[in-house]
Amino acid sequence: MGDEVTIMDVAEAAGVSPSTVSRVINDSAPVSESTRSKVVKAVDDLGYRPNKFAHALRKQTSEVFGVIVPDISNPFFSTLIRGAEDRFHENDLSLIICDTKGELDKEQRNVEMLIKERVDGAIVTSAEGEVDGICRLFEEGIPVIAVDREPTSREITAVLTDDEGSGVQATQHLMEKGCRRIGFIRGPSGISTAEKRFAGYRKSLEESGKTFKPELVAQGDFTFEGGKRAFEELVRLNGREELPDGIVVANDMMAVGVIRKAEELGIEVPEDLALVGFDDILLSRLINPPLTTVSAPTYEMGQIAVDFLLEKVEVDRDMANSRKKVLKTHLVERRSSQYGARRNGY
Amino acid sequence: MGDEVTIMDVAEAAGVSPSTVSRVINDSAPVSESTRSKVVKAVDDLGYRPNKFAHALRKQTSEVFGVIVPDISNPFFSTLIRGAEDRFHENDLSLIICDTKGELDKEQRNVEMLIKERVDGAIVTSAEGEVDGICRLFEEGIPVIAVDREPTSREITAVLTDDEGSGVQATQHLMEKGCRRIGFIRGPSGISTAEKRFAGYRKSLEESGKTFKPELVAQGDFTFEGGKRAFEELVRLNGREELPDGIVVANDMMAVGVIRKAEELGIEVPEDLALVGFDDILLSRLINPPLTTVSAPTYEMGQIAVDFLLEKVEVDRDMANSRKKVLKTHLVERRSSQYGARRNGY
DNA sequence: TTGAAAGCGCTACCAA
DNA sequence: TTGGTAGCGCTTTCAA
Repeated sequence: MGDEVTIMDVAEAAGVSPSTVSRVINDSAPVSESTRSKVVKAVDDLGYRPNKFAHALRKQTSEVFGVIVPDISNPFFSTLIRGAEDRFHENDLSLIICDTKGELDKEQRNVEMLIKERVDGAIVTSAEGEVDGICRLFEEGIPVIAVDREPTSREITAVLTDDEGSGVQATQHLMEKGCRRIGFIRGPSGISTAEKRFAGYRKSLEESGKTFKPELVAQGDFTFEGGKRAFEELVRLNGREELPDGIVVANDMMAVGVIRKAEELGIEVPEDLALVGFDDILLSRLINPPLTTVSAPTYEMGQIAVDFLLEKVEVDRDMANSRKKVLKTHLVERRSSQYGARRNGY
Repeated sequence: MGDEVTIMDVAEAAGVSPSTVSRVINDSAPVSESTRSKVVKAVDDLGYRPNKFAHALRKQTSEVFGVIVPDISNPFFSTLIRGAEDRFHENDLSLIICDTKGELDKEQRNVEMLIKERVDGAIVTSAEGEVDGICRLFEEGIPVIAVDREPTSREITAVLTDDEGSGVQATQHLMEKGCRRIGFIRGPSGISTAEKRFAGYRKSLEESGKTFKPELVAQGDFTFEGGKRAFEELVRLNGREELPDGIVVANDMMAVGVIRKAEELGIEVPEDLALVGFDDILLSRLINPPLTTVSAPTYEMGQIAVDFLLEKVEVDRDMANSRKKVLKTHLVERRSSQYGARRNGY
């Protein structure tokens, strides 16, 4: 245990100097084939494994990266993480995953931890529209990429989905299904994805010459319960008679809440009320009726974020040169949006 | 950026030696109050932050821990992770989370990565009943705790839930609800949780003098699709007339599959078929009908695993001294088990 | 109670 | 193409 095999031992066994062993291991300088094989043999024989700490101290680089998300148990983020994790591992890099639970002070603490660990870079989905965490990372000179949510107050490289386009897609889909009175349930304010999906809704309305009606809009918070409450609000605002016949809900989780609440109230989905969500989480396929939703390439987002980050780390560390990638989304049509269809007819 | 404040700089600014600064920072030896305050002031003034790499190299300890789970997007494991993460952070420790996707070779690679990172300890939920990964960690002298699933081939400290007891609870509950022909859908073989829940089912049958009928048992794999298939199998084995009137399903995910498949086949849950699952994932509350399930203190499990691990690391590193903690579960009664109840009657 | 100095294991510079 | 060696920043023994 305590008797670790060092580069010195290998050097001795191979009859060369530690520098040569280092060169072989890291392939950092030309070494003659004969010495190389001697070294390789010694490494194998002794079961040598480089000491990560010494390496890190010398190179001032940890080869560890951080990923910060608001909620690891949210399928959207766990898929994102999987994409990132796979890509990091392909590059033989490790990652530390942090869950902020959507709390700003937790995000702050996580950021400090990543700084303490001296991560070589980080991928962040801010808890709020705030960017304090990202700024701290900046200050420490740690490359950062924003993913999914776009920080407002600072120019930064980001990987996003086309949320406004998604909002348009969702709204148009309901129109095509014959809905005339289309409502919207919003996500938390200050979060770019939520705002942009709403903007897409308004844009779509405008394009088809409809007037925007504030009473068709309710505020939600991206949670199941929030979806239920927002729908109740819509019922309160419009009465049972004047209810919207279709609702674009800013994420799937809330849409599931709407389905449940509608059920409680005896309003049939999709016969009386058509629904579209965003994210395409697993649940959306399993719920009854299955939820029509706008799907983003979440796994790929994670991968691309890593690619951007590594480029920033290895090629151009200047954080001032930011770039932006906006990924296209697509609509997954399921039963919740078959407005007017009688159950057996579908 | 490059100009890092070192312990030397602090020493100079405070007019003391580096050793004294170290003693103050780590509280590792008595220092007079006057020097201490000088040092503290210098640390603040210069914004000194200890270099993690140097510390690690010197102490041969990373203060980073690893957690390996089969599926980070499975709510059960993400909750477990949250429990562990919170506890680690309380102790100012970092953690690296690894997702094996249930694949053995991925588990192997993750283990190698943790070894490379020189984690101070690890918490593992094996992908299979296998323990290769755990053994590798053993070999490297890294303390390991098993959580949720019990490795069979090796004695090791483990934090588990009372799966056999849970199986008994679930089965008895269905009996109390009036079910006479109770079936079981099994989880993947070789996984201790799956096996023990099944054992509980058999035990419960036995205790109430019922005979075990193999045709009431189908094999599943813990997935949604697997649940659907297993239920079809049960239908095939028994025919529509002789179907079980209640099924204990080895986890919630599969139980949701059963609900969906039953719906497709026009079999009403819980009117014609009562269902109980295990795990109490979020989905179980959101599905219709809401799923009765045996709930385990998952979050606490994560915390306790950390407590055990830290004890092993700090107090008694001898892995031969293993211990076991089995956590009690409780039944969460929802509509899926209200056998025979007509919908409005409940 | 404090300081001097020897490394922890590795990389990379400078010489050969 | 190779070796010697100085240090990365810290902790810890030993001596004062």
